[in-house]
Amino acid sequence: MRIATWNVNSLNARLPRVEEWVRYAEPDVLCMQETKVADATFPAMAFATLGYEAAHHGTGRWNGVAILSRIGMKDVTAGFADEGGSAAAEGRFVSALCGDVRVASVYVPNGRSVGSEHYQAKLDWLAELRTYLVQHCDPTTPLAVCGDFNVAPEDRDLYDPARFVGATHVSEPERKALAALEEWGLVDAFRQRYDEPGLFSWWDYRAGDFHQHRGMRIDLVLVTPPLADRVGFALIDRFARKGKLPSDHAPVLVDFDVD
DNA sequence: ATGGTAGCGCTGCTA
Repeated sequence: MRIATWNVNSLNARLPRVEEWVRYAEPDVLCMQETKVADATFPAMAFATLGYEAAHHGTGRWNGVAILSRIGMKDVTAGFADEGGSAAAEGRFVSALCGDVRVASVYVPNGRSVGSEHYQAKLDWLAELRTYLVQHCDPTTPLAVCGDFNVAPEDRDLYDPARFVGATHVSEPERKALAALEEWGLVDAFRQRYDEPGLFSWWDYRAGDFHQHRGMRIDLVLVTPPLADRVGFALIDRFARKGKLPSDHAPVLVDFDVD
């Protein structure tokens, strides 16, 4: 079973690239973030043509999360708690049962700068996600929480840790909020396969950061032990970050040796 | 070098 996650940075701008990638990567399940479309304008037919059912949760313009599945889709849930309470914060969580695996697509608030109200909202959101897991999920059953966490778990996930001192995405409270999810029962599937530094999933569009290898690994596939014990092939597809009109994120995919 | 680019949408915000 191949599960992938990709912050596409607008489906309106990215649909041809996403269709192209789905055709050659052939994920069984693809979680997307920052679709930047409303439910009513989500391009469901384009994905149906490729053989995928879809669930989307978003209001347009900002945020928006989706799940595509070609192995069935049941029991879709959209949103949790109040997602920060404001309309602009909506569209950050959707989940569905795909085959025997509960899959969630999450878009964690960016947080902007350490100490800002947006930063606190990010920490609150991550805490709410943990509460949701405690109340609705079971770490002994197959679960994959995939998405743009806007947190680099460790310094090896940064191109130059010295340049991130005091910065958002790496602060201790953010990393502890992520670690609290793992403490509940989630494992970073990509790190089951690779230990080395320098493997990034996001690069700033500006200043040639991608071509200078200045990136971070903030897009994660977090799974419960029944899946963590069955990680096969895994990859961050840097090729999808090249060429015309790329997203600023690369897709992350993980194969699990399950039916 | 405290810069730079992209998306949305029309002014400046968000990332």
